[in-house]
Amino acid sequence: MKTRESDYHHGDLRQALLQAARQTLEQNGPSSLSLRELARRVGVSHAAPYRHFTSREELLIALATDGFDELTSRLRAAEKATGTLQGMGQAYVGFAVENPSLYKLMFSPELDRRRPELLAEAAAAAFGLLREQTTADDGERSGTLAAWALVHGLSQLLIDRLLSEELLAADRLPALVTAVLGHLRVEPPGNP
Amino acid sequence: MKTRESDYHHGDLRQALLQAARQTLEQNGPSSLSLRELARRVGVSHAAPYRHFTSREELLIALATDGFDELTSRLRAAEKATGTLQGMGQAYVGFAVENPSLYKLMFSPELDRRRPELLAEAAAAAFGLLREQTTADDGERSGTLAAWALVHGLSQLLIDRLLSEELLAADRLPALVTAVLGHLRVEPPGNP
DNA sequence: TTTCAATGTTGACAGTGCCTACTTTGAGGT
DNA sequence: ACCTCAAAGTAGGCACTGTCAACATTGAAA
Repeated sequence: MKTRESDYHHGDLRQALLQAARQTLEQNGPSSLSLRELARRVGVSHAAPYRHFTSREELLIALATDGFDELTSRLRAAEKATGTLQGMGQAYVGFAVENPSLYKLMFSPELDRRRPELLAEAAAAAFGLLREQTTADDGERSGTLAAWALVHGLSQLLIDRLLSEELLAADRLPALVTAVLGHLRVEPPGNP
Repeated sequence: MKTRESDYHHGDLRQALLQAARQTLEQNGPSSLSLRELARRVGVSHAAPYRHFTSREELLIALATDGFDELTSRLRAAEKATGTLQGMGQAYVGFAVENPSLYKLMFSPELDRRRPELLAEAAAAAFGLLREQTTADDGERSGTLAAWALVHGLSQLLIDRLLSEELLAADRLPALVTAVLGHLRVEPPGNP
């Protein structure tokens, strides 16, 4: 690997900032996530981030978008591996529990207004997968909606620690998700 | 009503601040909710709020606590009026949709750490009602959990506008909630 | 009437987002 | 090999914020 003589130019500041942001996000929560702090952490001046993000909000949006992409790929993998709604639900909740602050950020009210297309698309991709898995043949979509709401709500409850703490253990999650999803009546997308 | 000669003392600054906070919260979102702005709005100096709240966070906590109390009383009313899970679900989602920013605040990650007892208690009261309505006699609680996660998740999806906008109309909500809850299998708390 | 704790005010400090003007650098065209 | 120039980084400043300490005003209790 080549070491650069002068480090005036960082090399890949954008990625370094995102990475540092993700780290401090999960460690200290979203309140302390300031551009200046990130710049300090990466060893760069306080205005440097503005060469890569036009505002703090855009940095957050980039974080959230990456999050949705990651969630999508994990859902896709679970779909390939198990092909069941339970499997995808476990993947969904697993992601949320492993990245609680990021998951919260993805649905943060600070990103509500002007939610840009990138974010919307990434989110739609993730949820579209769930939709395929649950669309019934009665033309109704409420089954999809119910499943979606269920995993989303369960994730939030777990993250917010409104359930008993033990349920957060990774080896307990699959059973929990299966049990909760078991209360759902949806026709599988099979033959009519 | 008596008008006070000098307005050095506000009268009920704490309540006025909370009220103003709630207003700006629903109007401009949570980002612009600053103590100084509130003080300005209420016509008081920038440090006056600190006589009633030791920090900005505590102001937010008070807001959230009030929110949980309100939600609880609405759930209680719905329980008395309808006695059904659907009725309570409609009340729950209705509250969330009518006070989207407040609802988000109630589950905001900024209040995660040190979530004080008051908040936890108020939240527990609200969710305890749901629990009564769904506890099956098999000793299992996953039914309660499923119902809870369902209304919570549905509320979030609606607030975040991840569903088609028309569903947000007040007259559409009851049907939507009923449809979604219809996909839930829970034994009513009746006789064995 | 006097006292005093509760409630407001002023001024200051550090931290933040973001803007403008300046500097350094590496890559591409001649 | 040189020049150029846009991309990427720096320095400084502005307006705003949360929070603290010191001071001012007040209504109500003693």
